[in-house]
Amino acid sequence: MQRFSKQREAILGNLRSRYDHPTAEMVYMDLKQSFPNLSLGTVYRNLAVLCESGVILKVGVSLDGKERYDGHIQPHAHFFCERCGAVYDVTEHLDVSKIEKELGAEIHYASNTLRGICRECLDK
Amino acid sequence: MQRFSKQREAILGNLRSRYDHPTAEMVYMDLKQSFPNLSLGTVYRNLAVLCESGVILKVGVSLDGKERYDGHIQPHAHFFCERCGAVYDVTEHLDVSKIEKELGAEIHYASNTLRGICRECLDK
DNA sequence: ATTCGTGCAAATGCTTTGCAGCCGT
DNA sequence: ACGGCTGCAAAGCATTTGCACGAAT
Repeated sequence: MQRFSKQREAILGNLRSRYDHPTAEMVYMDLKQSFPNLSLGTVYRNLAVLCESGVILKVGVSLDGKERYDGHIQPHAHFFCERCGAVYDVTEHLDVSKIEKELGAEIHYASNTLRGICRECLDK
Repeated sequence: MQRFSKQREAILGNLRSRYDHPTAEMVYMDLKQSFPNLSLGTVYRNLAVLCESGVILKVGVSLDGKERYDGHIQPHAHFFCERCGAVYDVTEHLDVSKIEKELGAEIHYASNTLRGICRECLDK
């Protein structure tokens, strides 16, 4: 049976409290303050567990080569800025049931990734 | 200036001839027959060059943790089968200009990834 | 001749894993 | 007490990179 662990709760909480789609290390750095003994391995392990349980999502590898995680699992798309590396949410998403018919497949998850230059970088 | 190289042409040709969105190693294995001395590093290097030139695309990391490449750059979505690991094309895709307005961003590339069980695996 | 591309192998770096001890139940 | 969870460090593994040689212009 899965047990309660302060670290796991904190990792989930951290992920749910932010909208910047952090890497494992970003979560680690953040929580290191409350859990000085926290180890990066534990963060990775719990992110994997949480993904399997379906309470969080991997949203893809950012331009720096690191996986990004999202604590908000409503279907939505992600925009990766090629200049500053930020990851933003996009509300648009694909019509999944239409695609299920096209493929004759069963779709469990849809992730839409866009790449370009974000507004902030364009303004500079 | 970029030069003509048999290896680069072969890699591009291989990628354009197939629709299974191969990994670098799959391309390597295939071309190893015609180029016995071909090295995996060269395949990776050329895939990177071809991506930068925009003639091929990285499609995303498959469930086995390896990057998949696509020689067909028309906008389309990809479906990853969770059971057999295959990658299929989906013709549906997002309305990019609508999203550009939503974000005030400049979109260079859109990739739509779906995950689930493909028809073939469902039939079994 | 020059400069880019290749093959080989070593290095990189994110992520995973083994293990001994700890903590929640 | 049991079994999952942690911290630590070592291992894994896809991808990248340095270097000397070969090939294209």
